[in-house]
Amino acid sequence: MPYWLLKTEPETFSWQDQLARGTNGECWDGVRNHQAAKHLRQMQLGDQALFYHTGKDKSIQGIVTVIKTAFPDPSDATGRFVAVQVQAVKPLPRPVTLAQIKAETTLADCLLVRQSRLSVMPITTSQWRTILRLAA
DNA sequence: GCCAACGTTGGC
DNA sequence: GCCAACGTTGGC
Repeated sequence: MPYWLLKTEPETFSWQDQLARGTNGECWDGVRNHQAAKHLRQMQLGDQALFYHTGKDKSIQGIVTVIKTAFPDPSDATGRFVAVQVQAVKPLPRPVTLAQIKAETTLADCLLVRQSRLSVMPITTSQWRTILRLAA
């Protein structure tokens, strides 16, 4: 089962907002980058993703799961980009900061570090485990 | 507030 | 098809 990481500006849509959506989940739209869109298309039902706050927080807050696979992004008039639907699974016991991730040598290859502008990215199983360990 | 990285646009 | 100019993202 593949793992992912989704970025969001907490001022726009935060982990608290995602939690408040409950089992309705949230439509993850507005992605306008082809590489990120490619990842959205690869997501399967039940895949899990880390929920990352950019900006002041710069930390992973929780875990979400894909409840609807890629469909045309309702906010995209051109019809070229896609969205998915995600639902909160649980908060991390402790948020994992970008500084922690950068300090972890085994996470040096993580796309969060390597390609800071990418907003939707895959996470390897070992990276996933490492991050959850940091959150414990 | 600055800047590096990167995507997009438009002239040639 | 190349590349300079410009806009955006996101960390510092």
